[in-house]
Amino acid sequence: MKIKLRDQVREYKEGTSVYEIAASISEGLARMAICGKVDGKLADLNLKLDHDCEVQIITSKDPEAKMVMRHTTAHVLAQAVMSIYPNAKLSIGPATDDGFYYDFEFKTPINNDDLAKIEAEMKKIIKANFPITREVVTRQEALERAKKENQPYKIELIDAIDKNETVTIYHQGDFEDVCRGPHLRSTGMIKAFKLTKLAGAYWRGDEKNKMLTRIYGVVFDKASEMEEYFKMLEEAEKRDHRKLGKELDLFFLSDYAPGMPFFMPKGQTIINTLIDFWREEHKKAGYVEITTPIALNRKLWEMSGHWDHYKKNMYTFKVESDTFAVKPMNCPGGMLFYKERIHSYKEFPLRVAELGKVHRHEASGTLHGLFRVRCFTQDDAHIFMTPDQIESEIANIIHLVDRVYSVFGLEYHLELSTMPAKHIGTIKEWEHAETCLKNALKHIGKDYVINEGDGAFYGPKIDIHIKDAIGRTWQCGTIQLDMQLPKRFGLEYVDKDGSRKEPIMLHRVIFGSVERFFGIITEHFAGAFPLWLAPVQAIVMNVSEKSEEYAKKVAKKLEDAGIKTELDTRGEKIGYKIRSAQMQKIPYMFIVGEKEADEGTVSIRKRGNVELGGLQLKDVIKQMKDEIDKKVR
RNA sequence: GCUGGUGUAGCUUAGUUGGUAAAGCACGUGAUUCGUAAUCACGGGACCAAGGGUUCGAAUCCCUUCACCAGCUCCA
Repeated sequence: MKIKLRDQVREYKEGTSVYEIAASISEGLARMAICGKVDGKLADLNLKLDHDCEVQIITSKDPEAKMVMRHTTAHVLAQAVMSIYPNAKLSIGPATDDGFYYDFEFKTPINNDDLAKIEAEMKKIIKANFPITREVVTRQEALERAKKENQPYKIELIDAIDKNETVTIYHQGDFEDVCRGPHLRSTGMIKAFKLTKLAGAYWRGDEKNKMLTRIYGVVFDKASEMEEYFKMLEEAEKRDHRKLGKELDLFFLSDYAPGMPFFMPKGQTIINTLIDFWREEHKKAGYVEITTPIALNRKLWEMSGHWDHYKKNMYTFKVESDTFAVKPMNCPGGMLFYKERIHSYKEFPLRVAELGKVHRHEASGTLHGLFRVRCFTQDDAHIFMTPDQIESEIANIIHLVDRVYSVFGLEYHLELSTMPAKHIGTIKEWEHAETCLKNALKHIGKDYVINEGDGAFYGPKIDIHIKDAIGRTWQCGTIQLDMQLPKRFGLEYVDKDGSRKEPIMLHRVIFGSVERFFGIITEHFAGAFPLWLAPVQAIVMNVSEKSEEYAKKVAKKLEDAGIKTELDTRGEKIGYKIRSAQMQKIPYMFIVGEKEADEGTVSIRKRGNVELGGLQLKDVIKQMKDEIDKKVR
């Protein structure tokens, strides 16, 4: 709720704390109010204000409240660490999207047992319910205190503050820490927290700096919320595509090729189905498809700018007296395709797709299942057009994205990534490109958020972030406006008036990496792929040897109908076969015994324990075909 | 790449203070012919990630390398 001090609380004396004001307005509110927003900025309620401020009281229900709670808990962590390890050095302790952390430098490394000790100490601090108070001091004063306490990282932080600025220091018990705030009013307001992990992190995020020890934690309003959080983590663990990939025989990784996945028959079947679907949609959307070579001469990479920017991540090799590089992206090959002949404006927009296998030497520590690999297939396309086609073409791409993602039941949101620190081209070119993308987004009427400085080195981009079944988001698609490559490669087209002009080029992907997308949907569906994607759509199993011949007949008919079918005639009990099919997450189980053989019917059991008996095989096939065509989940 | 951790049969794991490997699942064989999430018995399978060292003796202790895991940095 917002209070305008000037209007509503005139009777208060200048300098009354906002908390006191909030408390007097409503006692219930006072219990909930944990901090305030002053002139749009978060501030502590202990802050004394003058009557002209507009104050927003943040209750525990507001999104900002979570950040304040996390932040305060980080400071309780710091207090606990300092009381157990008086020689530890403090750095910073911010709130994050799902919790908080604090970076320390310890004399001797700590381990998970120490974490439990720290947690116990934090509980003591919370129980003691120390009031948290805020003190404003001069920069000089703060610096002297940090020096006295022998806190080098704090000294560095305060030193960076402008000379005339004041510094706020928060006190709780005998602990004090420089911080912008705001914090909770007392340590006792923290209800449910847990320290989750220990990790190394560079001071100020720079790998040239010293590595500090980072302690992570989570904090919630209620114990039940914390339980839910850990349940979600458990669920995510169950869905881990690395685990499912093994259990369902989808793919594997070998020490002989780190970061380069091997796809097994079932995984390959899913990839093929994804690609078939992709081709179908792209054909409908007016794309043509090409293939460019996997390795190209270094000179081409010098021309494209990749050599300067990314040569350390490229796999290179010598051939006679020339150096070649395995392609880390498909664009330069696409440029050569364009340059192969003269183009007219009449061909535009010219949509050239390529399922290009690219290799990038990613740092060893970054590899992760199918999510971060050294070799993957981009579902790339380069689109050449005139400047006035940009908006409508971006709309076309978003429309295609819509179609493709909706089939998987994936929602998405858009982000606009702007000029990064490392970039080529002039500021003017960047401004122009960013304006083009913004206009296109405006034209489509879709909401988007801006991701400052996250663009590609050659141009700004619209990133498409999908949301999976358990609420995690993944950046998959991206649309990038490239004003560099057409110039560097001297691309031209003949315009209406016969003059030669430089075309506009968009790069775009929908899946991003086919392999990574496969990993994401594996987790999204928890391995229970919808019928159209399932590598085995039906399994036929006989109850006993007496029905083996009939089971074979049924399987043959399913296969003839184009259904991916397996046959299980092992000499096992039917319960055993069902269990194994269930664990393989096969959508349709055909269970046939003497009864079905006599009647010429089938019994099916759908994944999810739906049992149906006495069905005609042709009806079931028709039903399955309809389900596949509709691609419903 | 950096910090920390891990590496034992195809998979998941046990292995006490150093005394040269154990189980379940899977696999093979035999018996069983069974009606909706595990039939029984027997059997094969591991130079304990690789290389080096300490020791009478190493899966176990030390070093190097590789891979994986968590995080950091990075991600055209």
